[in-house]
Amino acid sequence: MNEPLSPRQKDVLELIAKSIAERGYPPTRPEISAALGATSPNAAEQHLRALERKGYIEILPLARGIRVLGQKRGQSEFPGRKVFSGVVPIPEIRSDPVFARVLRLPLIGRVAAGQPILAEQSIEDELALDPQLFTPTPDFLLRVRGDSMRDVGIHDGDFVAVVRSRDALNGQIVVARIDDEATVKTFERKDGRIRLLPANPDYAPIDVDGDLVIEGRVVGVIRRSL
Amino acid sequence: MNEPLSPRQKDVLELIAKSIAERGYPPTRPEISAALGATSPNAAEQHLRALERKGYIEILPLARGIRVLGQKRGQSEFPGRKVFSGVVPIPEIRSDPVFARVLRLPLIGRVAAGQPILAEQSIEDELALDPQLFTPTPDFLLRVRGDSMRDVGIHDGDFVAVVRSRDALNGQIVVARIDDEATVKTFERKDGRIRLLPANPDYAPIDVDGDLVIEGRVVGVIRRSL
DNA sequence: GTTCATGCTGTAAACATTTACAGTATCCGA
DNA sequence: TCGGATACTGTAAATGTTTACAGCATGAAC
Repeated sequence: MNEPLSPRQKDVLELIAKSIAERGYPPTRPEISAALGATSPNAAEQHLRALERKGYIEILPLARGIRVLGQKRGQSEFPGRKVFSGVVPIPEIRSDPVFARVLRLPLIGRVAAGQPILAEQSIEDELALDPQLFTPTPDFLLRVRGDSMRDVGIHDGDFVAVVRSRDALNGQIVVARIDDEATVKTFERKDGRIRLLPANPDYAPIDVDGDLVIEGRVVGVIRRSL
Repeated sequence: MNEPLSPRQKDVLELIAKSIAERGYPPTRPEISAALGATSPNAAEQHLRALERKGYIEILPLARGIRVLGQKRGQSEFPGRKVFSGVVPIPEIRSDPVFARVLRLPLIGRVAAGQPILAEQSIEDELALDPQLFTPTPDFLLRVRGDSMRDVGIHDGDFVAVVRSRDALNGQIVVARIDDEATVKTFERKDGRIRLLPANPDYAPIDVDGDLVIEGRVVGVIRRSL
């Protein structure tokens, strides 16, 4: 479960998502501060740091380098159009032409033992996807085996879109490698101990003792042939 | 028709598209120049101006404010379905891995009352997808509202890929229109009577008396922001 | 043979943007 | 009562980035 946000932090997160959705790029610190009614760019900076610490965004050392990370199902703050609470809209917003670009992602079927997950022989296919579809931009697709994540809507045979990452925050759904098997589970670290939680009462949580490699975070699901 | 590009300009355009696809944001002038082997940021600036003059990109007065423009219009064989080849209709670029042959599908948010489902005002966005991803090729995407199909892994906020069709077979998941509301349910016809079945014990089956319009069959699901 | 688009170098001003530092104040839980 | 999170002001350095100016060279078009 992601850490809860203060109302103000929620405003900022929505502001960022709105800017990206409507203008195509994230706001600057001064823009955020102005929209909040604050005058110091630092007001925004502090909020951004808090949002990053809580796992909601990623800050890149760039102009407008803010990336909104995926939300846990059911507590998503900003899908589509939402009324913004008392926040002054960003000036100069306009709807923009379609950003036509395509990402080609490798589809990983079965992970080859002793090989990196993106090893040549694991790549089953390559699929074109809209880079805007998932945030952040995934690095590969993985075919899910088994129903251990059934209750969050990830079923046997589904493709999950994965961003490569060696670490994760509590509550994020990760692709992990245990004994050369790729598995999709919810990540949980408590008291320095890592557990991988299924989303299906028929499966038991996995207590990790040592040999865990996190391959990435799940940022989306695709199901074909329904 | 778009003006032709010089080979060098094509390089720059690909460079920009690649940066956006792989990193999520456009390059700066110095970055472009460096990638070209040039040393002056002005080398890039000139190319950008040329690309904008020819209608391939839009330059925004911002850091990294480059937007690659899509093709203006294409005649579509099916209403709503548009096949494009990357950003620009240039054969050389088409072969670049960044630019795959893609399907552009309209994303329907909320269905407008009294309007066909693909009415202009219902289209919230347009997404690029691999034409091979779903079979048969879908005609549009619909944002699902509610959890009535939870147990087959279709959740609130998911996108379903839909093939237009006025009919369906028993057990197929359809998009139906009842009282100007689009709903996703499992189709069942028994003794000439049509029922729409939810996949969630909290919801009741709908017995259809007459006013049913089937808009299409669900052939896939996409979930973002997990 | 002049004009135009291409394709650069090189420099620097102007501006945008991030980031650090030094404060202030409130609220909340241990 | 302490520490920590929240929520700011205010200033300024450092850096990132765009944009203007002043050139030079080439080849194609007219």
